[in-house]
Amino acid sequence: MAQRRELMKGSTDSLLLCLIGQQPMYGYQIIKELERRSQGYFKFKEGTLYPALHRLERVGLIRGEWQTLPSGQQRKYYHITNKGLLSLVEKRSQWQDFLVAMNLIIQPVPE
Amino acid sequence: MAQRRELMKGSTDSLLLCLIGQQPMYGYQIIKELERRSQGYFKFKEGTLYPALHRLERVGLIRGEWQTLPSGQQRKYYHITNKGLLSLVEKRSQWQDFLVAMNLIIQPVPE
DNA sequence: AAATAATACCTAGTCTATCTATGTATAATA
DNA sequence: TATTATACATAGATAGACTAGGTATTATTT
Repeated sequence: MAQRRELMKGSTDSLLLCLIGQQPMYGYQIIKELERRSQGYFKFKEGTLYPALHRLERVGLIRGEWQTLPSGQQRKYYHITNKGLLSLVEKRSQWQDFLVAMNLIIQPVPE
Repeated sequence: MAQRRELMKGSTDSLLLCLIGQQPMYGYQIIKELERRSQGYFKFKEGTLYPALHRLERVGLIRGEWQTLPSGQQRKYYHITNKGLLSLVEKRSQWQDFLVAMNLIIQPVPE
């Protein structure tokens, strides 16, 4: 059933935009940071993250830029775009609406 | 992107178990009741609901029983099973965990 | 009386996001 | 030297929500 996997759908984009919206980040860092901030709950797989980043870039919500470290190592830093910032605001709002609706059903308040 | 659609994944089973756990219900009634209780947020499509009910029945979380009204109308009432009740408790807990994790990212508390 | 809407169930096929598994390459550690 | 961690990528499998279609009865509207 893998409920965790399913619950993630629809929240992934919000999570990524949220992080990248605070500061430019690269893929591997995002995986680690999501796990750290969620106290171990979110453990994104690479097969989930990278396609998601490409998808967000394709629709113009983020923009990737390769950077070369002094060591020669390559990293692709993603920045949020203006369109991405607007989308983030909307997604936060959508998340709130969903949360409220869920709680009306899952934790019904006695009339 | 249809975020609402995606957010639903993983929560659908919990919502259905929650309703059926309170009293036996039939499919059409569940659609209306979910919409009513969520103040219009959840508008389940039949193509979502019926396969979901069949799935839950197949794994033994609910059990369907045809009933004939005095008018001759047929309805299939679903009852929750003991296994379903246990699953509901677990799903509620999983929803809480997910909620907490999401809020740690979406609404970060300043250190 | 006829047409429409609401009730009530069902499913085949489409879409899409996540995951598995795999690949490449470098740096750090055991 | 071998393994782990870092860092990116993708092809194919899986599975759930939706579209669009179907059947049938009852209630309402025209």
